[in-house]
Amino acid sequence: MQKTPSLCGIRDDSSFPMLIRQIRDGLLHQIERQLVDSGVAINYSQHLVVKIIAKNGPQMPGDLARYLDHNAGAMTRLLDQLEDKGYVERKPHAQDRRALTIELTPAGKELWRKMSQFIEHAQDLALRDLKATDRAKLFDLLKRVRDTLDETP
Amino acid sequence: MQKTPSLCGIRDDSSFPMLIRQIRDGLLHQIERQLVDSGVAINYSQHLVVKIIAKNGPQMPGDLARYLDHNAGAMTRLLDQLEDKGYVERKPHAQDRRALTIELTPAGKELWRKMSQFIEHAQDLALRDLKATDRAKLFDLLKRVRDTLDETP
DNA sequence: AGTATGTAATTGCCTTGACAATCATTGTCT
DNA sequence: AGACAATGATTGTCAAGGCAATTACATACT
Repeated sequence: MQKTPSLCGIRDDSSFPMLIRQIRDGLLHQIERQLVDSGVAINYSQHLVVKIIAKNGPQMPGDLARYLDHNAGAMTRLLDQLEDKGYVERKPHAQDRRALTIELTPAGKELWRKMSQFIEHAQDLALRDLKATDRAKLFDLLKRVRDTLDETP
Repeated sequence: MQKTPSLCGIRDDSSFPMLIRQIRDGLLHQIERQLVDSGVAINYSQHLVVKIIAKNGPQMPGDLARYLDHNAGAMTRLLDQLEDKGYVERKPHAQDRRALTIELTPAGKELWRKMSQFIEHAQDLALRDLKATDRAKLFDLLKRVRDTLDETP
């Protein structure tokens, strides 16, 4: 019996969107598994928000949503959850009374210290078979594709 | 007023997962928009299923799910929708009475003829700024990363 | 000042997709 | 043959995220 049914009569097309899709899914599963394994009770999107704030300081919900290509309503609910878990706090915005500033609580900073170790590791795992020059080349090409897409109306 | 708020105080990290994420989202939006614009009432996942069957012949639901990294339950409901719209038909499987074979109806084949034109176009749009050698290099690198991830337990 | 237009966050509603349980059938093992 | 594990599809239930409408505030215009 075939142990790896992989391509059951479907030939691998390896088109660009398919490759990107497969890699994205692989990365996501990889990181979510590490989060679960380490007992951190947050998901992929939530961990990204924590990461952004940890690296760039407090942010407005709208900016977080835009940066993650996320809907604003989804961001509201995502922040609800992070706040319920005590990792994040909504503070009024100094200049704009409509807006908020999302800050990490001490628990949130502690969470980030735990996460950041294996997150970096998980991100390099996918590239472990590439030499430094190939990695650089890959990054360059991907950035160009991203910029091309950004400019596509 | 800033017309492009892009990075509002969040510096672009351009990490590998982030690049992949952005490119995936860009491609998905691009293709979904083309589907909408051309009046085809199916979404991204559904169009992939039609594409696979059109290119590889009738398939079992389970194989479609595995190939698209999709849950089997989700595939059942996805096929329900394609069947409701008349693009696809469930036939009993010749060898295995548990299984089904999913075939394109005439309407489904007609749909594919309409789609295939701009789908190919949409897929190349993202790569339009890359020379042939760079495209080849990019494909090579991405395949290697994908294979690395496949082998990561 | 006053009006209009734009933006920030929130909420309700809906679709998509994941997970677990279930049923039918197949293959394996003794 | 009979027991038993493995597989194919389906269903219920749930979480994540998109869209549209709403409310509150800010900015621009006259």
